[in-house]
Amino acid sequence: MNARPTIYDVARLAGVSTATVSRALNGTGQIAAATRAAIEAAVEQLGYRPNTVARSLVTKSTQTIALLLPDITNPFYAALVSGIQEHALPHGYAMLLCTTEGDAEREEQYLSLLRAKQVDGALVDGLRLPPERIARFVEDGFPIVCLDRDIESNSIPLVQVNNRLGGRLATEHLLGLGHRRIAHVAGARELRISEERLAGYQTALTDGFDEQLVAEGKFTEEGGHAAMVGLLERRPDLTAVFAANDLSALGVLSALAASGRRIPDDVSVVGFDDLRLSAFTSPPLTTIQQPAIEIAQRATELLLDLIRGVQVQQLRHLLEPKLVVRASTASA
Amino acid sequence: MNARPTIYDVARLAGVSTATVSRALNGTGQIAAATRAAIEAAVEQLGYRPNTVARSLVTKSTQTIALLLPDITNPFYAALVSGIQEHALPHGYAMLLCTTEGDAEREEQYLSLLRAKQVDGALVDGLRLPPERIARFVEDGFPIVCLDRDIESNSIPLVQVNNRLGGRLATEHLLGLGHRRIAHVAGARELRISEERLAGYQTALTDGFDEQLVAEGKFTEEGGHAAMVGLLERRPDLTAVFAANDLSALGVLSALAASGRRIPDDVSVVGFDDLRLSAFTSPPLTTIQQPAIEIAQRATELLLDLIRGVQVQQLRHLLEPKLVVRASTASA
DNA sequence: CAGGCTGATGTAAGCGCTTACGGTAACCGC
DNA sequence: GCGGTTACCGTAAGCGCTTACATCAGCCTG
Repeated sequence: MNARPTIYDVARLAGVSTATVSRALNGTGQIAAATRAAIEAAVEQLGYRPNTVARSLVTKSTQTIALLLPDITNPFYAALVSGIQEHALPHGYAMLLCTTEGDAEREEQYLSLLRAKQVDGALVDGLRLPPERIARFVEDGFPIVCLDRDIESNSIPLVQVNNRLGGRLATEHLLGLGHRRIAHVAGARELRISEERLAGYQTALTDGFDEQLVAEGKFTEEGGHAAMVGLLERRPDLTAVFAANDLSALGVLSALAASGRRIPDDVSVVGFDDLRLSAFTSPPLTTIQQPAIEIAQRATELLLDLIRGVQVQQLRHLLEPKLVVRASTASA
Repeated sequence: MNARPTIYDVARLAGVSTATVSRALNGTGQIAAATRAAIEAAVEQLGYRPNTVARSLVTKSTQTIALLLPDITNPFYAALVSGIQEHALPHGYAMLLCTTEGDAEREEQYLSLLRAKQVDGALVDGLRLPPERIARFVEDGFPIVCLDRDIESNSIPLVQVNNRLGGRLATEHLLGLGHRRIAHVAGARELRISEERLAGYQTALTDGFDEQLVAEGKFTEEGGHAAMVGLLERRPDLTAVFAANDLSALGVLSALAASGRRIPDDVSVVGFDDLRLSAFTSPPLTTIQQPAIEIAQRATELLLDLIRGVQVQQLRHLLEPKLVVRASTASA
């Protein structure tokens, strides 16, 4: 970083004061056309680019937001990130990515670091940290909006899909096809969204449900695979399974195939998320679609509003999931 | 961000000067035990956290690196990001994520923004920007290391897998199984890695190769699917296909299944990347493994070295790909 | 006991910007 | 021709830190 030109250099070359250069560059205040031209010429000649760190120090805005999530390796999160980025960039915000690996301590360290870095706000997803600790940051003036996480707080906006409804939709689809022994490969137990999807599954099962038919898949391919293997041992007569997300559905499909079962002839499976790749599994996966783009967009807007200091009217934003029927489900 | 305590508040409360507080907090210089205790107490009482922006302004280091890549939605990139994060964090570096959508102009804007933000350095992957423009930033003192991109420059370190060898390995595996009509679903044409993998494929095909047997899959599921459909129309007698990455292999598998062909009985397919999910496709995908973790780690280390100002001895780091045989390939 | 160290701390400049405040010249209306 | 605008621009303070340099007390050495 060898001796970059500063605003002083520009001012000197253009024959004006730094204040004028600053105003010209930021479009604040009135600048005579000739002066502006001289400044622009100087900027051009020197290859000057304002140092945003110095600017941030005085304006107290870094024009960057942070995104905290457990694992970028999950394509659903990746889609979210992509959507957020697309929405934040036009507003001039850059994005700091922080992955927490589901570790509460690391979450808090990150949050603390973000404050120190004067990041303007954070989008957090799937945090393990107790709501009250998150709230502390908010009360301290640090804008946060939660994704995909039930948080009992009247200060933190939340946007997520209606997970319970999604679970119900998936199960009802299976029920409608005549299935009765429907298994559920659940998400990580500690996460609220797992509970919600499970609750939706149970709600749909009006005849009551069988403990033996649910196994924990931890939202991963491996987890889904292992859960399915266990399920097949316990209840070889099952005819359908609802996986808590598409990744674990992938594991379910592979375990089923390995056991020699055919999909959907022998067993139907439905996932949750509607990843882009879920249209390309064999067979293409019936799943519950989460409006990832809309979630990302809504959340980003809320955060930017918070940053601008505008009052957020509605705290909870529950978006609608949608059943997408493909080839992994058929009548019993 | 309501009135956070500054170093002045701490100094006043502890009854020392700001210089002493700064030294105590940064561990520079000698501080009497009693003074240190008083400072720590004051920090604790006020809930003080140093403003890193102010610090950066004077130290000229922001302790953040940037990662520029086309698309976080590709699981291979996501894995890379994850690896980089895991390696950078312990060194105290945060990560700014910038996705470029393969747009050269956006790449340059980002690079320019990163300089303005005083980011300490950047890891760039799959850039479209001409090497000489990238080199400009480097010559200007901005540390950059390239991933996965052939760049003809003697100033920019590069770490990537040996793509040509990977292509050869994949094709030779198919050849060894007795296949002769082997198709290739290539990556995006503009990218050097696509060319390399294609070259590896051609090299292995010592009998010469058939233009009709290669189609562009653009590295995506959709692209792979479409390419496969076209291939099947042109050459319905093909018995194997090498896809330039696992994502497009997914599309290949789905197109093949849709056409009623069985894998690997009728057609064998091998991918490239070895995504985590590739072990869970149906059937599990034979593929060329890229050492993503090692790439990430090596690249991060190089960048951190560059930032520290240590001379980088070796510029090109070519890592070895490895064939992983699973169930999507069988003898002809 | 003079001179020289060493350990601990303070003083103050300065990083590169923004912006409140004030000043000046031109221009307006009556 | 004078008070009041208006358009434009400069002065200088200050954002919250770090750090070169100065200071000073205590201690050692010969």
